[in-house]
Amino acid sequence: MPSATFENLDPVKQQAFVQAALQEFALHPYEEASLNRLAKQLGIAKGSIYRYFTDKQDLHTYLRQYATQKKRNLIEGPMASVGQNHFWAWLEALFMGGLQFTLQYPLCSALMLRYEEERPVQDAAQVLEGFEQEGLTMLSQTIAHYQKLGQVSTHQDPLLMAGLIVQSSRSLYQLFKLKYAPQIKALLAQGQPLSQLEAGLLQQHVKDTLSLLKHGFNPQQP
Amino acid sequence: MPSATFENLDPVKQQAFVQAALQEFALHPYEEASLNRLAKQLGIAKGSIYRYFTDKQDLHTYLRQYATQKKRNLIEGPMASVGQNHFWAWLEALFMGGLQFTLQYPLCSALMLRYEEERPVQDAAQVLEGFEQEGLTMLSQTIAHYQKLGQVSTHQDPLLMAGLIVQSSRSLYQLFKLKYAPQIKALLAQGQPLSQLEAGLLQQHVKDTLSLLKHGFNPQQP
DNA sequence: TGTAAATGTGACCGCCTGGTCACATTTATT
DNA sequence: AATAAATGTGACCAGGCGGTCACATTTACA
Repeated sequence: MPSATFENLDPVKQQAFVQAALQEFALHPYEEASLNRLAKQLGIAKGSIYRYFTDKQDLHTYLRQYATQKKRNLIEGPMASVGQNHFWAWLEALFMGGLQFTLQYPLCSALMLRYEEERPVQDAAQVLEGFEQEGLTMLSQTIAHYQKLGQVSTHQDPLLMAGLIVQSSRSLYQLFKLKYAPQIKALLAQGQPLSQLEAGLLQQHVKDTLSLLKHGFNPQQP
Repeated sequence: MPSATFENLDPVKQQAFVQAALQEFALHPYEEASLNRLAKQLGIAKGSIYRYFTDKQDLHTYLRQYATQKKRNLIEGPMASVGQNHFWAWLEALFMGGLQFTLQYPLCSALMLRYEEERPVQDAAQVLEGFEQEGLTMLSQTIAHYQKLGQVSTHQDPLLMAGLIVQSSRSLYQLFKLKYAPQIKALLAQGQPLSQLEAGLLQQHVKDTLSLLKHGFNPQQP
């Protein structure tokens, strides 16, 4: 949906534009994100933005697709390995891919998370094409698959399980935000990747959470 | 923080005011919630709102406290029974109290959830007085308590467990919203409680989720 | 170099926001 | 009934928003 003018833009300026726009929409809810501020931040006239995109919605949609693509590149490898690995190996690869995404493209990650949270309820019905629900049913089907292989408990609804897994990944994100708020805020504001954070620590959080999902809270009988 | 004028208001009008205000702040993010719209909805002048509360923040704070009080009434019973019950009985009572709260005061519930989500990150440091973190450390301590009793696995950090539990309750809320979106939306818009929803179904969701947390996703050895 | 197309610009528009305040209206007190 | 205190009101303010468009500037082409 970006105009030809935007596509033909000097790559440096284009990248700067995308970064600043991501920042604007990642740091503020959609309605509060301001194109005036964005233009000022970039040192360009507001009219220019409207040469690139038809309106605010259009820009937001573009950024969402941009972010989705970045994420896809990082997790479609693990995703494709369904059936080749054990369920927990597969899920761990998926989570690690998600973690990589958050570290490498924190603004994209924040943008997507925000959108999932604040998307109006009314969409719920027509959201079949939406990423969240799509991912949910996909994950749910995968779980059902592994249930048949005997690798996952069959006592529960796969959809319920999928929901819990998705929420767990958010729980991880929240934990990171809480634990590393100062560093994250500083890096985010500069649009830098979070790679400087201790990746090993975060990976351990992921493993612990998955272990919790796997074995539950009950004391394990030895 | 409401003025004496508001306290002395005709209880009927006062209740109508609180309901409409809850609706405004529950249905829109803080910045988008409009006092103009609220005044119009109530059929009063905007100036009147400023006779009751000093400003928008003040009103929002009052509503949050109002909602918190309602919730406290419903869950402080179960909360107090720590140590008397088994961990899972205690947790189920807590979740059921939360469910009751959501059914009985859906607007209050939505308001609180919204606030927890959109509270700016910078608060994280000074949030000791905040409800979320307070609840999190409290829950974490309770888990540690039950770990010593041998009722909960000691393989994981209590704080991580607490985070997962809190997130699970949100996962439930999301599930309800997704599954019963049309009914909920209709009832919410009228400010009615959601008691008309099939409570048994929802309680089963709660139990299933708790069972998942308890036993994990692994196939259970018989 | 001259012309035309593409790109950049910022003043301007209508609209909405939170907040104010001089004034009308109602209520309580003497 | 007369006075005073409390309460209700809505025009008005400054500021920000998304969006527009006639015009200036740059680029591309002949």
